[in-house]
Amino acid sequence: MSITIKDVSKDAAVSIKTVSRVINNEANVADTTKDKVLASVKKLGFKPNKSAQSLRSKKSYMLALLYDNPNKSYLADVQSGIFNACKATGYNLVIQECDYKSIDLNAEIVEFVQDFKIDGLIITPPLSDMESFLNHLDDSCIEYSVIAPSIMNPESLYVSSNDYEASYALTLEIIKYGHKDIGFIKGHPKHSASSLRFNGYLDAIKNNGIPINDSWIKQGNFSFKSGFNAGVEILHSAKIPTAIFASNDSMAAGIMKSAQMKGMQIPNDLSLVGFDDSPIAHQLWPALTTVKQPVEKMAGHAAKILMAKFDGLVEKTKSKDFESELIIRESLKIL
Amino acid sequence: MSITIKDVSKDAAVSIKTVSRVINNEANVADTTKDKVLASVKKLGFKPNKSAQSLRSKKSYMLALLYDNPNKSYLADVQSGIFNACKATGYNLVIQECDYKSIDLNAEIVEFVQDFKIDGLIITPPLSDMESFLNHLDDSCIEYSVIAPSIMNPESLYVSSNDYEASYALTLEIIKYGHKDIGFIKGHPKHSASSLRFNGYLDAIKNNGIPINDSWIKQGNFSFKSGFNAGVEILHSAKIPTAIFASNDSMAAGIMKSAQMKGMQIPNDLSLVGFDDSPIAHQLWPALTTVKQPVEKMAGHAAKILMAKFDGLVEKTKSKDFESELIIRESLKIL
DNA sequence: TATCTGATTGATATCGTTGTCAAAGAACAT
DNA sequence: ATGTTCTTTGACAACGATATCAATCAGATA
Repeated sequence: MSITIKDVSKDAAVSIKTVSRVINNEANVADTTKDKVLASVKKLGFKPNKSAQSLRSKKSYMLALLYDNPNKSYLADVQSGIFNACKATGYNLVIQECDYKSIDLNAEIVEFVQDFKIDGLIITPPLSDMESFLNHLDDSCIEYSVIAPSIMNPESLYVSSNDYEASYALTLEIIKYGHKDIGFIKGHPKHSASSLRFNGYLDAIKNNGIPINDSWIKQGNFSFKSGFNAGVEILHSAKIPTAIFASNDSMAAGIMKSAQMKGMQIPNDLSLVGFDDSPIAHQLWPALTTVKQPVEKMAGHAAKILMAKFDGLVEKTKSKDFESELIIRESLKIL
Repeated sequence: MSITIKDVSKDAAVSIKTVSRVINNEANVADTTKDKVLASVKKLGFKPNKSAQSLRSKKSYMLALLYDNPNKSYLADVQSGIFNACKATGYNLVIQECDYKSIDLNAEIVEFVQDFKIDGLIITPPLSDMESFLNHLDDSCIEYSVIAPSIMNPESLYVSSNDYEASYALTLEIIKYGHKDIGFIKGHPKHSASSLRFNGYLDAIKNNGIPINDSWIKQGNFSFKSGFNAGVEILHSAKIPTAIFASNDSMAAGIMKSAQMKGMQIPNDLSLVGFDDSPIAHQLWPALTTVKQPVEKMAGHAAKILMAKFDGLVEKTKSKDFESELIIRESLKIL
């Protein structure tokens, strides 16, 4: 048998309600009483029964991670960050895959939340960018926290990374290496990170007086294949760039393949950079120069601000921007 | 307010206990009563409250996935398989990372299970191979189901893949392509898959009358780096093989790097095969010939047999072996 | 001193299920 | 008709927490 609130109340010689007050950090408990109770809690090793709490208080102590993103390593990092944050508070995490293109998305998710009595959602790209979806959650009074949204409503809970700045910095680095002919592969059009990264690149190019060559700018969708196709196109044009910036590592790998198939050597014949620092970035040869975002920390923070809201501590933990780190490897070479 | 068992009992004009019997599929309920209740359940859209069930019945309806494996894509597949299996039954999944080298592993996990009232564990390599750990779970009366254990106790719940057969088949394929000088990089010594894969290779070599060259057989640990190091060693020996079989794709990528750094072309100068069909296998160039295991299905089945045990349906779903699939890509070439 | 006010505390109901146990009904043997 | 056994059903307690609301206590005020 495990220790219940009753055992604690007996040991501390107070009522069960008082124990409840202490473990829920309610106001208006005398300090001496609180200490007494906490001592008993510790002594007996009491841990509140989640089912009973949740039955009575109508909270499930469950968060759900909503995703529609094929990038397993990204997802693993997000999960890991959330799990660690949850562990500290006793919340649980449920993972829910969904299809952002589904017509019934709104209804499906509301039903999911109600069925499982989910306390709050953590939303990842590209769902983060679907304004109508987020509005529908608001209308349905569903709590959520967004990772990397395109619109950062100060009222809402979100975490964001500095995609624009990191992309600007990476482009600057390429320019510093002596490159002027720099191609760019855009990411999935539905991800706001795509335009941020593109704009960072564009502005860095412009601010350094480098003319823009449209035939070196291709639309991709973050997949290896789209990178490969873009690479084939660019490398078959009359004049080819000396460096290509792919909006993520998978697409960079695709470009690498297209270059190698043409007999080009990276970085000797073509410099290449990616974004994300996914596992593949260092498992390729040459390894990719890229940008590492603190995905785990971001996801953890997204979970924290959500849980903080439930406990009425909104003030304490706020939405926050995170900084990325430039990782220089072999695929970028001085011209 | 949502629908409760009381509403159903009123609607069906039976007692709440009878409704409970029906939704729990208990014996000794008259068919007509059962139908009446089921009709009401459907009509009202009744879904039992998990917290109440779990409070009363002492079951948490939570499984935990235990892992100590840096391979994110493997982990993502495992999770995905379990989640889908859980969705069907209403169970939830908690993820728990742990350190298989920890002295306190046994105690830590038992505490974890008790704290969170986990109903059962799903155990992945290399924990699957730690006999003393599994015995300790048995002693502590903790239910679990093992993915790819080394010892397949018919009493226990497990799913396994045919690592040996797949490795044998892949080696045979290499031989069919005309290779006789075939190197091998072993996996992590603590994973039983490592020895199975090695034995499959060995037997295929032996059965085809090919002599074994020990200097082409290196110990790795499934990491990119260990593959790279092994590759460097092998490719610097006096005579080098015409093909190398790496026990997983990451190590194959490492070998590819070591070869390319020496100016060798794959597959022209060296054929290469991996194992697992991780995302990197097709994002490299040339893409890796490899073996794909139905990881998702396996993990799902591991979850199913575990949940079946809780509902006393052990007979129904049994431990099972799964078949792998050979995936031929560019990295293996006819000699 | 008597009264009022706000802080502190506890007795008891309650959340939505399952468990216990006894009662009622059906079927069969005597 | 009576007893026996087995199937089917329901009344009510229980799980372990929080919520309600009233009681008590302490300090301030008149």
